[in-house]
Amino acid sequence: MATYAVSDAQKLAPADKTFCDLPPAVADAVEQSALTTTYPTGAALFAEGQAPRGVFIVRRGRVKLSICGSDGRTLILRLVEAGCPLGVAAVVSGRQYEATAETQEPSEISFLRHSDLLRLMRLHGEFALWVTQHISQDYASTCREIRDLILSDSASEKLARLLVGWLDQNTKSKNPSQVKLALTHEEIGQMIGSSRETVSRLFAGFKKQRLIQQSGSTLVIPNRVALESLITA
Amino acid sequence: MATYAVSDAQKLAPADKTFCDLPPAVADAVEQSALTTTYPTGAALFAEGQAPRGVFIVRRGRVKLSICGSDGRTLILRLVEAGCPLGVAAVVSGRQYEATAETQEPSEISFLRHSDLLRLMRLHGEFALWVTQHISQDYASTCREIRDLILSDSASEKLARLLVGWLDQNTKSKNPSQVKLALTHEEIGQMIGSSRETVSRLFAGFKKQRLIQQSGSTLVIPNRVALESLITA
DNA sequence: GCAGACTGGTGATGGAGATCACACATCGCT
DNA sequence: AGCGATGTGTGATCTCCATCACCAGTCTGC
Repeated sequence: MATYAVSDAQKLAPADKTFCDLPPAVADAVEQSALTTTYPTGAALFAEGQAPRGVFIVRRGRVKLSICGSDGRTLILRLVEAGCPLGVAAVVSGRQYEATAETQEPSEISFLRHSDLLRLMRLHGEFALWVTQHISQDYASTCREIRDLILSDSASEKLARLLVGWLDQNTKSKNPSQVKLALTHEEIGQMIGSSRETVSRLFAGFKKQRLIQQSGSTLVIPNRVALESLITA
Repeated sequence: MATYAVSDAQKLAPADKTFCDLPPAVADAVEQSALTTTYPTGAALFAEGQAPRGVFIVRRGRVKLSICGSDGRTLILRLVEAGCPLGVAAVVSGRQYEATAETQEPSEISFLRHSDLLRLMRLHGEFALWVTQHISQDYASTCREIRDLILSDSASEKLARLLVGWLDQNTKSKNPSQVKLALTHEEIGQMIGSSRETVSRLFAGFKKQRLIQQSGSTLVIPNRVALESLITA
């Protein structure tokens, strides 16, 4: 791992629509300052509380962003897909990383040093805007997260929300009513803020009510509306 | 209310260190596009879900930022003091306002239209940076919020956290161990995600344990350490 | 002064979910 | 096979807090 692979990255990502929708000139500038590396599953990019060294941009793979309570319990903030920068808020505000980032599968990730990020932002207004928009989106998604988690207070509602959210990400896929289950019950619990056992029981309940079917690691949601009705309730 | 009062604002805020620490030239530019208004208590600046018209900058007073669950329950995200912009993330990302903003006391607030914000950001790099840093801080504080709320799961811990947080904001004041209680129990409940009655009971318990004393609307925390010990527990 | 709204105290009750404690699958490994 | 590690299903308890219900201050405007 830790392959110094800028050129590789360029070869690997020809369909990488100009590096996250940036104009080619800007994308090139970013590319030249970035250090692209391949990480194995479970690698820690940064940890909550560390001083920010720079930002990480996911090129391929998936990264788990989580925060950790004093008692050791973990809450998964979100899973970050390719194209998204990580740790921007920390670098820009100069505070410590606000969460922990860990690869969930073998991933290719570009690193951009603190100073390079700020330099590029100053140099290219487009890039600065891109960065700012991403922070804004992170903020918005965190607000939604907080709302869903605090203001539900039934675990089944939270799980239903999570599943519906997964469905929403799948609308483009060939079969939009099924989801590949890449998380353990434990991790799902950490996403909705409840214990592993409750997740188990909830899944059992959902199956009994025909809200979901499971074959292997594939979840099928036959009627989404029924699931959504749990949310308003 | 709704007094068009740019000049008033300038008179009122001479100690307003160049409009939120911005260089005077930039501050002036912002000032000229801003529309400063005085609101009474309880005025709604914007509501969750509305399309963003622009950003609001608190000049004097205090604004309550909250989100609202489907069942009508409310969670107060934070109280925003003078110097802070509101609704920036929504405007920058073009999504709807992610929360509801409501004045908590008579407040003086500048409004900057969507288009003016973006124009000023393009024009003045310093201003763009200021905006971005504020979003970053909002993001960071929201992350802390989420961590404290989800990963505590005892209401007393959450309340202790809230009180300690208040103390931290008070370090500069002449008596750093007391806090002016500007919220009702109901609102405190909405800050820590629990019911009014629980807050009542918790306060009673804290008083019995000599963790806090209350005289009128002033809370005295004789020993902060004892309160903090509730948090780790 | 009084009515009405808002706030704060406190008891009783119920229920959702955390927790503990198992059993049982898979896996991958030697 | 046999072994650990890891993920999963499910029962039995037990605790904390939401909720309902009511009363008592306090502040408002009339």
